[in-house]
Amino acid sequence: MADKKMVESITSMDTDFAQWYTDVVRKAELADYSGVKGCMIIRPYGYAIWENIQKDLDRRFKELGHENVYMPLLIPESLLQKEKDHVEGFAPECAWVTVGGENELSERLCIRPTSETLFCEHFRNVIHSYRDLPKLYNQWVNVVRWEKTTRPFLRTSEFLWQEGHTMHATEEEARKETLTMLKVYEDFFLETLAIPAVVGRKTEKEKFAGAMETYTIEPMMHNGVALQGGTSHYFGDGFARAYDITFTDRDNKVKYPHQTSWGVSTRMIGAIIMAHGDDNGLILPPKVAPIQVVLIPVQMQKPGVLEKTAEVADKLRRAGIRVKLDDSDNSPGWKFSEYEMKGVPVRLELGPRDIENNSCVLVSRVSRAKTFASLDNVVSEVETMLASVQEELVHRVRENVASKTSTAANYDEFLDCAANRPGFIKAMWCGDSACEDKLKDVTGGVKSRCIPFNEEKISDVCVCCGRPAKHMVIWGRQY
RNA sequence: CGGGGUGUGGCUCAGCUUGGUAGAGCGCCACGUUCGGGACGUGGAAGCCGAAGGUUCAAAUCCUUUCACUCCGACCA
Repeated sequence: MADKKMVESITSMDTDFAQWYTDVVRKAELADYSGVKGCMIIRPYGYAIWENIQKDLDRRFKELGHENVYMPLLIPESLLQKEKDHVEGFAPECAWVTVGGENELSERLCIRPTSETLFCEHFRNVIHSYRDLPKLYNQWVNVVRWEKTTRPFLRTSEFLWQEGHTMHATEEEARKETLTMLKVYEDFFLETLAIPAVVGRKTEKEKFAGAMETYTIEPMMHNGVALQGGTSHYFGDGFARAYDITFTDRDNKVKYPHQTSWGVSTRMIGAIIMAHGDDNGLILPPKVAPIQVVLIPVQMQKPGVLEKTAEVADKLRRAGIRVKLDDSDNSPGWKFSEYEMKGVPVRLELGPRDIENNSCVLVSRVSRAKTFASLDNVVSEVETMLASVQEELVHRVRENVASKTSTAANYDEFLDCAANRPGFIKAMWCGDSACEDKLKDVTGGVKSRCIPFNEEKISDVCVCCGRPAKHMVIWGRQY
C-alpha cells in the first residue's frame, strides 16, 4: 500500500514519459491548449510558479545593478537584417505582420523572436561616452518563434522569458558579465529550483546566432534527457559594429562597446516538472511553489476542527509561508491526492485526535512520510520540513545525474552508451564540428551539450576521429 | 517539413464494419448520509457527433475536401 500509485489518472513515467508529462501539465492545472498551435494558456497555478520565479530572479538581477526596460513587440525587417548571422539564425522561425488595419505595410514587421536588434538600435542613441557605460538592461516579455513541433512549456511558439542585454566599455568586463549571469542562473537552479545542473560553454556549432561565446546551463531530466535551461552570450563588438554603436573612451578614442545577452524562459517550468515529478504528479521546489503548505481539516464537521485549522493557517501565513486551507467538502482522501498531484511540498492534516493532543500531522511530498508536530512550534516544524524537501530534491537530482552519466573512452563505447545508457556521456573531442555531426548522425540525436568548466581528461584523442583531443564534452539527447 | 494517431456532453471513451436520428463511466448541480488515502444514495442539467460539401427517404456511421490537436523524427530557449 505504501508504494501504491495514488493517482490513477496520470500515466506512469516508465510506461510513457511523454504522456506522463502531458498528464501532469493538465492534471496539475498548469496549462491548457489554445486555439493557436503552439500557444498555450498558462493557468493560474502555472502562472503563480512563473511569478515566483520572476520575483527571485528579478531580485538577483537588480542586486547586480540591472534595470528593467520594455522594448517594442514589433521589429522592422530592415533592422533585423543588419547582423547577418543573427538574421540567418532567426529568419526561419519568425512570424511576420504584413497588414496594419486594412493596408498592406510598406515594410513587414517581425514579432520579436528575441530583442538584440531593438536593444542595439536603442543603445546607439543612448551610448556616446564611457560615462554611459555599462548599460545593464533586462526585460520580462513574451517572444514568438514559429516552432514546428511544440509541447507545453518545453517548446511553445510563444513563450515568456527574461532577456538581459548589457553593453560594456571593455571586453574583459563584458566577458565577466557573461559568466556572472551564468553563475546567477546556476545558483538560481540550485538554490531556488533545487536542480543542480551542469554548466559550460557551447561548441561553435551550438552557439547562439551572432554570438562569440555561448554559455549554457544543462539540467538533466528524470529520464536522462537534457534540457537547455538558460544561456548567456558574449557578443564581442559584432552587433555594435553592425548597428554602429560607438562611444568615446577616457583616452578620447572612439570605440565599439562589448555586448552580452542572457535569458531563461517558461521552459524552466518544464524542467521543474521533469526533474522532480513522480508517478503521483508534480513535486514543486518549496521556493517557487504557489502553495507551500496545504492544510486539510479532517472530520471538519466536528466542532472546533475548522476553527483550529484556520488558526494554524493564520499562524503559518503570518510567518511568511504560502498556505492554503482546503475546507471544500471533498473527502480528505481526495484532497490528499489532489495536492500531491499539484506538487504541494508539505501537507498538514488536522483532526479531532490531533486537537486533543495539541498536535498535527505533517507529510512531505517527497518521502510521503507522516510525522507528528506539536501545534506550539508548528511554524518551525513546517519550516524545517520545507527545507528538508528542498534538500531531498537536490539530493535526488544529484543521484539521478550521477547514475545517468557515463564515460566513453572510444568510439565503440560512445555508441554503446548512446544506445543503452540514457543520460549524459562524457567523452573527448577534437574541436571539429564534423565530428559532432557524425556522432549525432550515427547515434540518432546525441549532441554536444557543453564543454564543462571542470573538464576531465578521459583520453588523449577524439572519441570520433582519433585525432588529438582538445576538450572533454558532455553529450546527450535534448528536449 | 516527413511518419503515425485522434476528433462524439467538462474529461476518458463506446457506437461507425452492416446508415434508422446518441450512450457509458467519471466530473458538474441539488438534497441527505459520510469524512485519518480519491465515500455513498436519490434526483437533475448538459452533446445540432471538429468543419464544409456530397450520396440517400434517412448520415456520428458511406464518399470527397478541409481544419485542429497529439505522438515519434529533423530544427530551436
